[in-house]
Amino acid sequence: MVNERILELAAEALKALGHPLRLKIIKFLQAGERCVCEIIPAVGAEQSVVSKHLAVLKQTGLVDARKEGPRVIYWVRDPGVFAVCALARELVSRRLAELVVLAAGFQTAQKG
Amino acid sequence: MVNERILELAAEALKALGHPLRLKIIKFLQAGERCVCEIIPAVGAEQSVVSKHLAVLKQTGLVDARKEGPRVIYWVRDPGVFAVCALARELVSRRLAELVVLAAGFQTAQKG
DNA sequence: AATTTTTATGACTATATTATCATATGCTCA
DNA sequence: TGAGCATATGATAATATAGTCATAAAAATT
Repeated sequence: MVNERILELAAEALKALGHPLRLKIIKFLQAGERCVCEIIPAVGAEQSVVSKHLAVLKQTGLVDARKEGPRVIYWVRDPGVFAVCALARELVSRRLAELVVLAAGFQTAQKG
Repeated sequence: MVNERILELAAEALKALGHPLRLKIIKFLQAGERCVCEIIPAVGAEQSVVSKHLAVLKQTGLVDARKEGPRVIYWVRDPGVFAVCALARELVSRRLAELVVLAAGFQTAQKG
């Protein structure tokens, strides 16, 4: 079925986003296309590491790249990628907020 | 920084969603909480496999579970999870649609 | 009490992912 | 042409993931 294939591709995309450094790269690219030499200091990782993570993102079709002289410029193909990342961040932020509330309640209970 | 931690948690959540079977499970749970014995036939995988994937989803905090007699009922903790999955599916659907258009153009070019 | 049902888990294997380090490739400029 | 910069890639090792099969544990049934 087609839905089965879409599920697989969606899982592949989510998996590709499922790494802190790759999320960081995507976030940096939200400001617009950037060359690797800008991405490396922005995410604070080694050149070869960044290069490989970029390769993962490209293979998955989340980003694309073009050569420009000696540099390579990467960009996110579909703004929907940012939306997925934003929702994921909101999701965990909500969970963290819940935990804070729980912890506060626990402290109150301990004191009282 | 807190943002760093949120990024890590977001990556963890996305990674947990980044498996076809887990996406399938989440999708099935969109209709409401379900016991494992319902999930197994719904996703068409072996019992131990489903159990382990449920454990992954639970450890990541995406689902929760309670015992009810001999059964265990699972549910998705935050509807935001469905939103993330839906966006991911839309993302890859858009890409597939583009490919179809490209392929059609290619065929036309070949014929003409 | 013995059996069955439901779910989880442990051992094991195969494969995938990631980081590190070294090196290759391609481009620019002197 | 040669040096230097920007990027990719290959080898390697450590760790993680996923599936299979067997078994454990808890609850229900007979």
